[in-house]
Amino acid sequence: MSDNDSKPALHFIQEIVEADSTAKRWGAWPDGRPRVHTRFPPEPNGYLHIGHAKSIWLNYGLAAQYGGKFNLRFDDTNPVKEEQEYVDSIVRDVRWLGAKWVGMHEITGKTPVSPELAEAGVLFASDYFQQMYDYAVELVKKGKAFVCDLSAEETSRLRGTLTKPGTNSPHRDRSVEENLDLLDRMRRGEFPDGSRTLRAKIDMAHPNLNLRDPVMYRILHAEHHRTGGAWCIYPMYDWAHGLEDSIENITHSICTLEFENHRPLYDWFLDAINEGRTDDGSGPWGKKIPHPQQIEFARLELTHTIMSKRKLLELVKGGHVRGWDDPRMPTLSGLRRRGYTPESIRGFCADIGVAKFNSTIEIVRLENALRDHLNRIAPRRMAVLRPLRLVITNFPDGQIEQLDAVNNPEDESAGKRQVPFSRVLYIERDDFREEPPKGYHRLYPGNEVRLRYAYFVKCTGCVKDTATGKVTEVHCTYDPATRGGDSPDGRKVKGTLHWVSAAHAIDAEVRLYDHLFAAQDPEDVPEGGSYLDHLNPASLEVLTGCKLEPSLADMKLTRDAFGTIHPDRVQFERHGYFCLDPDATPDQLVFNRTVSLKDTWAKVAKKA
RNA sequence: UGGCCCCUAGUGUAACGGUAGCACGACAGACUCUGGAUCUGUUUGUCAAGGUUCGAAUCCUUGGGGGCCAGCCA
Repeated sequence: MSDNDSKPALHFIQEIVEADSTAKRWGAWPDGRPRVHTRFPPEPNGYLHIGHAKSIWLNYGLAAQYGGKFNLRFDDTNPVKEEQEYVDSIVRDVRWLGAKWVGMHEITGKTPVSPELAEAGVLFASDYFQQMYDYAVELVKKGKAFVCDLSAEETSRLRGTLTKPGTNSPHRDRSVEENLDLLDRMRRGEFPDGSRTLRAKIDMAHPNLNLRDPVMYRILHAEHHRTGGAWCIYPMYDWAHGLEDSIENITHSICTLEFENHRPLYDWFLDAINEGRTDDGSGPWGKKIPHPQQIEFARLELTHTIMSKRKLLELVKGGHVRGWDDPRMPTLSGLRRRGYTPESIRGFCADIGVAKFNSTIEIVRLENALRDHLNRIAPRRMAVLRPLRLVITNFPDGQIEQLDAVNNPEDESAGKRQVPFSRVLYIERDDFREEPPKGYHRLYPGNEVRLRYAYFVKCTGCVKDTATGKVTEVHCTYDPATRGGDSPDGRKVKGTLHWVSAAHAIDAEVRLYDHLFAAQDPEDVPEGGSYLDHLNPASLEVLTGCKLEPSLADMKLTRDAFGTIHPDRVQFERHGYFCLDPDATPDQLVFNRTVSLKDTWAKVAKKA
C-alpha cells in the first residue's frame, strides 16, 4: 500500500453508519450533512452499570462522530417495575459519563438545579402512549391485530414449542368491529388485569416464536410513575420500541444481541403500519412513518463481577453490599463513589471494541484504563496505612524541617509542596523486616534506604513487645548530607520509603476494596449452587488509624448543580489511587482505594 | 427433530480474496528518589475437514463448539 495514513479501524456499526451517511440513506440535516440520530433507551427499573456505559458511549459516540443527535429516552412501558428513583439515577449517570442528549441542560455551576431542569430534554415512551394506541387501532382496522380472550397460561400453551408449531387463538378471526369495540373497552378499564390482550395477527407456525401472534397490549390497572392512572393497558416492548424510535426519527436503533430474534418483529410492526401509507400522505392511511434500522452488538461482560440487573438488585436488597453505590458494585454510581473517572470509563469503552461475539473482558482492562488516567491527573501524597514508628536516633529532638516534594512527576505544572519532617516518623509496617526475605530491599538491620524527598537512613535495630514479640518501633540513623534524598558521594540505595511525621500526621479511615467476586465467572456454579457463593469475603478491608501527611486535610468532595459527587483524587505513593468517601466528616476523613498501583514486589514475594 | 446469530494468541480486537497485525496479560531486560510510571525484547493464534481460486481468516458445503428464543418483562 502506498498510503501511509492508514484509517483507524472501524467497528461493524461504524461501517454501517459510514455507508449510510455516504448514501444519505436517512436524509440530511438542514445544513446538508447526512443524518445520524441514535438513542439510549433504558428502562427505569434499576441503576445503570458499566455495561450500560458501553451502550451509552456507543450510541452517543456515533452521534458525536457523525455530527448527529442523541436522545435519552426512558422505555417506561411497565409500571409495575419502574420508579422515579431509577429515572433520577439514570439521568445523573448518563450526564456524569459525559453524553449530551438533545435538549439537555448543561452544568453551569454548583448552584443546585431544579428536578425539571435536571430532566430537561429527557424523553419518555409513556409520552407516546396515545400515538401508539392510534397505531394499534390502525392495525386492527387493517385486520392485522385482534383482541384475544385467552389467559396467560392458555396463550403460552397454544404458542407451541421450539420444535412444534402453535395453534391459532379461537378469537383470531373476530370482526374488525368487534375488535375495535373490545380494544376500546380494554382501554376504558372495563376488563380485569390479564383477562384480554391485543395481539398481532402474524403466523402461529413461525419458527421464530416472537412472530407467533405476539401480544401488543396487556391490561394492567397499575399506577404509572408518570402517567398515573391514565392508562390501564400498556404496550409490550416489541410493539412499543420500534414506534418510539420511529416517532423520534431515530436512524440507527442499537441494542444488544438478545434482541436479534426480535428484529423481524420490529420490522413487521413498522411495515404493517406503513402498508397502505404513501410517501406524500395521499390515500386513506396517510404518510409513511420512519423505519429505523435495528443493529445488535454484544453486551459487555466482565470477569469477577455480574451485570444482571436482577442479581445486582439482590445484592442490594440482600445486604451483601451497602447499596447501589457501594464502591464494589459495577454500577456507575458505585464506580463513581469508588473514584472512577468518566474519562477512564470512556477510554475503556473505546479500548474494548464493538462486535457480535459474546466475550468477557478481563477486569484488569478496566482497572488499567483507570490507572492510565489517574496516573496523569492524580497528585501524589504520602500516607502510611499500617503505621510503625521509626525513630531517627541522631536527629535533634524537637527539630522540624520542611522538605520539598513533587506533586506529580507526570505533570510538572502540578508543582511542589512542603512536607514536615522530624525525629519520629511513621513508616509502613511492611517496609521493615527483622529478617528480610530474598530480594527485599526495604528496611532491615544494617540496611540503608531513602526516605522519599528526605534523607538516607540506616537501620540500627528495633524494639519489640516482650510479651508478644511484635515489633513496636524501629531505630535508625540518618545521614545529614543526603538532605532532599540525594547522596553527594553518589552512594546508591535500592529502596525508597514513604513516611509521615508522627507529630504532624492526621488520622484517617481507609477502605480497601477487592473484586466483589473471587471467581472469574461468578455464574459458574455447581448444581444447586449460587453466584452468591462466590462473593469475595475479603472484598472490603477497613483500616483505621492510618497516618496521612498534613496536606491531605485539604481533600474535598464536592457536589455539582445536580448533586452528583465529585471527589478529589490522589495517589498515596506506593499504594494506589484514593478518593474521599461521602461518609467522611470534618473530624473523620474516610478514603476509598480506587485502585492499587501495580505491585511487582507482591508478585515476586508470592512466587518465593 | 426448530429458527437466528457467533467462532482469529491467555483475554479482547484488526486484516473487507493478496506478508495474520495491535492492545492488555505473561515472561525477560533497561531505566527510575514510588518495587509506580516509562522504554526494549520474547512468547503464543485463524475450531475441523472438504470445495472454489494462481492465492482463503475472509467465499461455499459439512461437521464441531458457543450464545439467544417457548413473559400478558425489557
